[in-house]
Amino acid sequence: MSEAITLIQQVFESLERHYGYYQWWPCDDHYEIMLGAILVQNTNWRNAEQALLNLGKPLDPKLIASLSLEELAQAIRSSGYYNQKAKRLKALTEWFAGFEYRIDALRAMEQAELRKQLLAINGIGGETADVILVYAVGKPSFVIDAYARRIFERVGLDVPKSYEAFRGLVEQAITPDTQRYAHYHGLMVDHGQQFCNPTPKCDACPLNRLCALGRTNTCK
DNA sequence: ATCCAGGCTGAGG
DNA sequence: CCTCAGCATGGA
Repeated sequence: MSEAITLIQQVFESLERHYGYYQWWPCDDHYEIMLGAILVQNTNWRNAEQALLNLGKPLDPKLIASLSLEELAQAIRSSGYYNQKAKRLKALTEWFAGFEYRIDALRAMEQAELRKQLLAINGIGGETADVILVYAVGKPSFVIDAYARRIFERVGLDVPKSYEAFRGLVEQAITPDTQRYAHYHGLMVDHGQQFCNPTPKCDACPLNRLCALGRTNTCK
């Protein structure tokens, strides 16, 4: 068992002990989660959520398909990058139409193949694909994000540069389990927002002990 | 006013 | 393979 694997496990165990379990993604509609994954790209959830609300509830993929690019862009204005995101929502929805908007059809696919197809959609990169896999489809693919990078760098892990390498390492440390992966990504974000912003707040950080325990405490 | 948030793409080294 | 400008709003 390598040092890195052990450290990763210790971090998640600490966070889990400190914060406990809770449902993190704030909705359970599969399609809405998919759109939310795109709308929240490099944007805070408040702004993304307002965009979702503007698209109406219940969210209907056929409605999105019927809107013009301009109409869609205006509706999601609050999420930022609205011109790009409008195209991305369209691309994702067109792809989903190929499955008759049935989430079951996605669940029936092999995970690696589904992930590959998601990555082929314009506007869906590693993190967005994994969010869709875990929260919308229910496949155990670990979501890596900016907070995961910061948190692990600050406890002294030699974080792999590429998204795929980092994800591979974490998945090696944490046995694949959809509920657990969903929970752990939420912990990364929520903990990160409190303590691991660009300017860290190390006082009262539940990972203090690990940082001190870890070789290089780079939390500055 | 400046900084940043639950990234991705395409162009260029 | 890698880096990086560009994309844009709203809240602190």
